Formats: sequence, structure tokens, C-alpha cells
Amino acid sequence: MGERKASMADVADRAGVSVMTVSNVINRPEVVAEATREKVHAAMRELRYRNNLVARSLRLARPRQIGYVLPAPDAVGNPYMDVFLHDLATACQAADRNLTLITQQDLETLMTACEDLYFGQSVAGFVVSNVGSEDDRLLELHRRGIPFAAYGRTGAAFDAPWSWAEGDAALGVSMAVDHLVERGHREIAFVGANRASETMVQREIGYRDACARHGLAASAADARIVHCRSDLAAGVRAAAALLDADAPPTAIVCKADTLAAGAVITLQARGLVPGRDVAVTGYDDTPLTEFGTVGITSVRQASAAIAANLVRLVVDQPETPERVLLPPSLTVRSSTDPAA
Amino acid sequence: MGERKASMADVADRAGVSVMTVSNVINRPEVVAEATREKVHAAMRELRYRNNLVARSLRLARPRQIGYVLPAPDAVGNPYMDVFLHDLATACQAADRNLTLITQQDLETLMTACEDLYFGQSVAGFVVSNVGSEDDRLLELHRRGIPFAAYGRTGAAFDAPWSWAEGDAALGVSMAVDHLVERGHREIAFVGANRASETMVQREIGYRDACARHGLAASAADARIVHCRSDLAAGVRAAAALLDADAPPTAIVCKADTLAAGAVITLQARGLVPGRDVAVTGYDDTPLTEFGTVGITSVRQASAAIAANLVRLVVDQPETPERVLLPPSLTVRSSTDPAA
DNA sequence: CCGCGGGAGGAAAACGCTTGACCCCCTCGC
DNA sequence: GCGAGGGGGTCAAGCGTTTTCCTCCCGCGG
Repeated sequence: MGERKASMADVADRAGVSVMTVSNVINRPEVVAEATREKVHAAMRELRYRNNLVARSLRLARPRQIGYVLPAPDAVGNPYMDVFLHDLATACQAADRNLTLITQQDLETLMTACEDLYFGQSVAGFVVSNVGSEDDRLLELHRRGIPFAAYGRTGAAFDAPWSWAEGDAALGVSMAVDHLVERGHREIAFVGANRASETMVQREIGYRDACARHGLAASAADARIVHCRSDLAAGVRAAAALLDADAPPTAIVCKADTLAAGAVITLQARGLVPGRDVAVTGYDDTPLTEFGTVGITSVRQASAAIAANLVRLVVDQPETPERVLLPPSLTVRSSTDPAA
Repeated sequence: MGERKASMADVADRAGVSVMTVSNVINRPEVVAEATREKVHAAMRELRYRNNLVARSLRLARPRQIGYVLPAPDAVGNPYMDVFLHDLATACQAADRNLTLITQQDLETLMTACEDLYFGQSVAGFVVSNVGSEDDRLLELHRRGIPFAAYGRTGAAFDAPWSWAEGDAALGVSMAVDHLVERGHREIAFVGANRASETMVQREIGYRDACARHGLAASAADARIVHCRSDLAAGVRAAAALLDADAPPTAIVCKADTLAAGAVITLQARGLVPGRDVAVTGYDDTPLTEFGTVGITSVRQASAAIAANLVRLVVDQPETPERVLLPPSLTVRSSTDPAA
């Protein structure tokens, strides 16, 4: 074990200066003479000095951590959240912070934990993801005066008194539809509609809007909306049902990559080639898009940008709540374009 | 925003006692008289007092956080890791700690970040998961005197000079094979063999051992080992290949739930019923085991216990490294037992 | 030659908490 | 009645930083 000591005082001694000079070297290098600075740096190097983050945080009365309310694993099952978590941690580090996890059992213990952390000066605030249409956690945090930023809007979102950020879900689905129309499709289905969260509602809206924009009959579009869960088996079944219908679609827009993978499975089982016979798109651009020989076209959320914004919102805590809506992009693969 | 103040001094004032009495009430309640204790508690409640965790941590020279090296999201794609992360965070909280995330780009920046955190007194040590057979990260951490516990052994593991914990992978696969043999199967295949990590090697060993134990011909067993990646498409293909072979198996043991799901898809595509015609088992007991109407029998790791052990190892830092091997359990579903 | 300005570094306080030593006073026993 | 003992509480000394003055010294201009 190394000697986990070496305080500023040690460095100061070694460099033959005072403690505050060392502090200055670290925090306002321009104020200290070149030569001294060099001496101090040398001493720091020799002693393998590390600034004591705890002491600094205490002195500055500024927490160095940002809290993240970890979604229950069974509530998600979406690899996209792994990507987001990773990006969130990265964004924190870029802002000279660290991400602290906090789990949620029931609301009350979650709130206690949040209060301990926030009022205990341990975290600057929280990021909350997987928000529902009406999310108790957000209301409670707000009520208790604990700052946070939400990943995703709530139902009554546009005047919710807190900041949030998310990918533009409606736009994302629109982009998928646009892409398909551009490739000549007119019979486009939407799989995975549900109202679990406002974001999901937005995806359905994006589908309807795009259909309308392209002059696809609303009644036909409506008939091709499949409501279901977002798992593989549901995708398999939904695609089968669509193909068996009177007017089978030539393209299937899925609300999630799992559903798209399920659709691809169904196609292949029937000897159809995804992208040639029937086009399929997914959402979130997860590893699932690589399905054997076929690549699934998918909407990619700007998760790094979303994460960076959430961190900024927690760190800066703007006076008036901000809403950030970031445009996604479309990754085209062979499931819509055999040439890709 | 609440007045995020209320220090011990404030509480002391309000309760008409000294600061240290307040401290005592918090840390050694038994040493202070009932009446005073009550007074102080009242004051704390009225002022919504929270112990300043940063100051406490500084004073005690004991970090309140545990670091976790977040695996790159594309390197995993396994929902089990979500469960583990959740359990790890929970275990930390149970130990009055919090989990701090740290991402890894290249080895050098990871190490710098770890040093900053550890020597900066911010974390007590690290938990590292997804360890490879020869893992640079572990070697480097060890070399730099940074304490950690690994989730998973390395190749030369049994005398590695650090603590680790993991689920008994060999035992897990054995249990699956035992279960199948018990149900009358003799032609058992193993899908997903690879040597990416020692844990994976162990799973294969578990298969071979169990086959040998039950008197299944080693040559036949070997012939039924399919080496492949752990994604859905690979599972689909592997099962197809096995079924098309000269001596098709009656049961397929998969190294991962994704593979098992793929196998189930293949079976269904051929009109076979999983659990009746051909049995299938997975590993990790992820949400994927619920595949439409069929439930996939799967080996469940004792992730909560593993997490708790890792936290303990980081917190206590035993003199001599400990190795903890925890037995998994088998969740039986319809893919091996139609009655389940 | 003297005074002033400014650049460079230092002294000390404060951040909020813990803890071992110490002190006071009440009670009990002789 | 007085000393010992002990329960209940306080003192003071930090933990390692940062930051606000302050001092010191050097050089320059008058």
C-alpha cells in the first residue's frame, strides 16, 4: 500500500514554500512566479501529491458529485440506458464531477437518501431518468427543494417547474418514416405504441405527423399502429400479425430495437429479406441492430449531448427551468437499404 | 430552494448544548443523557439538520465512496450487468457508502482518474468487473497500490495478489446439465463456448465435468460444443446447425440468455416446442428468459451476494486476498419442463 | 536619496465535524 | 463530613484546503 499521505504541507516543505503558494500553483498558476511554480510542480511529482478532494469540497462548500437515480433493472431492459449511463458518467468527468449512484426502493427511502446526499453536501443535485407521465419522484424532489434535471418530460411537461432534456422522439420517428417514404414506401406500420411515458406518446405522434405530412391516409396509418410491449417476442408476433393482415405494410417502423429484431426474425422465418421485401427500422441504435447478416436501420439518440446537458443543468441550476430537445440521427443499414 | 445550512453549531445553539454533544448524539447516543438526546433530536428535526458528509469524511480521513469502473456499454450488452450494478449500488448503501462511477477510455487516463479519486481520499477503493483473462487494469491498480476487488478471476487467478468474487460458473453450467439429465436427456449440447475470460472457460469446464460425471461420452460432448459470440443471431444459427447435424441433441445448454432466446426462435421456426421436443437453458436469468409464451430455464447468479462481498472486500481490505465463489441457482421454466 | 508601486509569497481564519482529555458536580460509602 | 467515583458534558485540537488581507522587497522615478 502506498503512503496515502502527502498533504499540501508536505509539498510546501519539500518545495521550500508555504502551503498557500502550493494552493495557488494549483488554482491560480498565473499568480505565482515561473520558477516557484516549477519547484512546486517538481515537489508534487516527487511526492505523488494528489489534491484532497474531500477537503477541497468542504472548503469550497461545493459538492463534487452528481447523483443519478438508477432505474430498477427490470423496469428497463434496454441497452440504450447502458449507453446513456456511460455518457452521463463521462459528461460528469468532463465537468470535473463524479457520478454517484443511488437506488430506489420505495419513494420514501429514496427521498431520505436524496436528502442525506444533497443536504449533506455530497451531491450538487440529481439526474433522474425513465420518468413517467406523472412522476412522483420529480414532484417530491421539487417539493423538498432538491435540485435535479430530468431525462424526459412528464405529461404536463411544458410548464413543469424543473429542467429537463431529452431526444426529440417525435422527430426521430418522423425521420424513420421520411427515410422510408424516400425509398418508395407508402404502406408503413408502427409497432410498439404505448402511453407509458410522454416520450412514448411523442414517438407515436411522430409517426402520425409524418404520415400526414406525406399524404398517407390517416385511417390506414391508424390501422397499422400495433400496441404492444417492447420485447422480442412482441416484435415477432406484431410483425406476423401485420404481414397476415389484409393490406400488409411494406415497411415497419418499430419503437425499439428489440421489436425490430423480432420483426426481422419473423421476416426471415417466412423467407423474406429485410430491406428488400419488407423494410424495418428500430430505435436507439443498440447492439441489437446488428442481427447476423442484416443490419437494422435505427434512430440514434444524441445521448452524449443529452447527458452533457443534464449535467450542465444540475451544475449550473439556471434560474428559470430549461427544456432541451435534441435532434436524433438515423443510422441506415441493410434492413431498409440493401446497399448499405 | 431550501436554506442548505444548519450546521451542528446551529443545532447546538437551538438545543442549548455544545457542538460536541450534538456530535455525540449522532455517533455515540448511549453516552448522552436521555433528556439531552431528546432535546437535540428535536432541534435537528426542526432545523432539518443533515450531517455534512464531506466534513465528516474529512475529519475521519475515511472516504465515503466506492468506485466502480463502468464497463464500456458495447463490451457488454448483457442485461445481467444492469442487475449487478443495481445490486452493487444497493450493497454500498447498505454499508453506508455510495457508489461512484468512473468510465474507461484508455488505460492511462483510467489510472489517472483512479489515482485522483483514491489518493484524493474520495473513494476507499474500486470494484472492477468484466475482467479478462489477463487484465491490465487489475495489474496496474495493484502496481500503484490502489485497493480494489475484482468481479471475476483472471487467468492465473488462484494466486493473484488481490481479492475477487464471482458466481461459480462451472457449478452453474453443471446444474443445468444435471437438471437436464434428471429429466432424461443424454444428448446435450453446449452453445457459446469461448475463452474471452476465465469465467467463460469455467462455464465450458462445467459442461465437460458434468457430462463426464453422468457418463456421457466425452467425444460426443466435445462434438456438441459450439463456439460463437453471445448474441441473438449466433444463437439462432448455432441451434440450426445443431439440429441439422447427424446426431441432433435433445437439449441445448447455452452460455447466455441471448443464445437461448435464439435457440428458442429456431425451434419455433421449425415447429418444435421448447421443453417438449428440445430443451433449452440459458444463463443469468435475465428478462430475456420470458420469451412470449415460453419461459427459458436459466442459471441465476447470486448477484446480490456477489455485490455485497465485493463491497466488503473493498471496505475491509483484508490483509491476505480473499477469493469468494458463490453458488448460483437454477430457475426452471417451460423450456426444460412444460409443467413449469 | 527617499518614497511609492507592485509583484511575490506568507499568516491566519474558516469550512463542519470528531474525539480524547478533562472538568464539574452529584451521590455514595466510610 | 469528606474523599472517591462516575455520569454528563465541554474544551481544544485538529483534518487539508482555500482565500483574504498583509508584509516584504525590489526597482524606479522624482
